[in-house]
Amino acid sequence: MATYSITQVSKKYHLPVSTLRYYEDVGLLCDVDRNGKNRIYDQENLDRLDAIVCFKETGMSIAELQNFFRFQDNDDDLDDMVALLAKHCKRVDDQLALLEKNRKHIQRKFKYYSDIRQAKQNHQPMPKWEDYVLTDS
Amino acid sequence: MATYSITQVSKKYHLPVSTLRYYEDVGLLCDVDRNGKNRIYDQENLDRLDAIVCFKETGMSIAELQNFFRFQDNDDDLDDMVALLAKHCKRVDDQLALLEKNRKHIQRKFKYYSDIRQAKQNHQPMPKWEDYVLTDS
DNA sequence: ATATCACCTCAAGTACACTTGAGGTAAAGT
DNA sequence: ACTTTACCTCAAGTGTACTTGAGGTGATAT
Repeated sequence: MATYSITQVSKKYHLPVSTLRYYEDVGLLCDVDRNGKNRIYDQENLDRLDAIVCFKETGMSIAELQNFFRFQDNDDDLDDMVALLAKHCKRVDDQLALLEKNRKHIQRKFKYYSDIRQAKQNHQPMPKWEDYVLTDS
Repeated sequence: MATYSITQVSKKYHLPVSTLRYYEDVGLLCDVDRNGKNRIYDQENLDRLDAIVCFKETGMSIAELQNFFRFQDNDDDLDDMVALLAKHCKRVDDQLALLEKNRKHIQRKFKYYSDIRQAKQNHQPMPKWEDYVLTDS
């Protein structure tokens, strides 16, 4: 099975080498094999890294990730695991709703200022903020 | 027109009083009126706070917000303003796409572990990870 | 009268997630 | 032989965004 050096993983995941070592320090990436002192990453490590990246991108903290993997590695904690995942699902849904709401406001502002610039260039009357209704695209 | 004390604004926006003062310190909320030493927030201040909250929730840093308001308060910087907003629009779109992708992965994990728990309780065969295809809901 | 409340300032402290730097090893290229 | 490259450890430092604490003021309740 394919293995990777730390530099290769760093490039594959667009994460600094220092971050990979840091994740190991705090116990997120464990069981990384060694060739002497040098780290060797296998597919299992990368799968774990995938999870770390996904969870981090959705706003999970290091501490919660530590919990998650503790639960994952321990059959007894299945309830805690499901609870944690349910909570995180909800959080992601909330994030999505919020992001979509905010997106509209930002687009509104963007269109407004674009049109101001346009109007200035063409010496036309200035647009009015009130005319910029919140739309879906 | 309606005005608000700092505590009222704090409650209305679910932001600590200290944060409101901090935003003022770093120049995001300026022109806040005073009754003696006490801050009095008017609608204009709240509009600005709305923008701050919206931008912050979409991942804009304090430094970028400072730029944004500098551009807003300065007619010359219209190009910079439009550029900043365009950039931020794109960032929000990227966030949305990423969030939707990650959402699927997290839901997949959630379903998988929920079903494991279910199966354990009912002494049924364990589900297989491969069977949990990525879906849209 | 006094005490409690709601506010104030300003400097220092905190939490989180890394990043940097000093000093070192071990193998490969010239 | 030597130097460049690719790693390593471990402690200390950094950036961001606040938060806390000490010490104080001025109006309202008892």
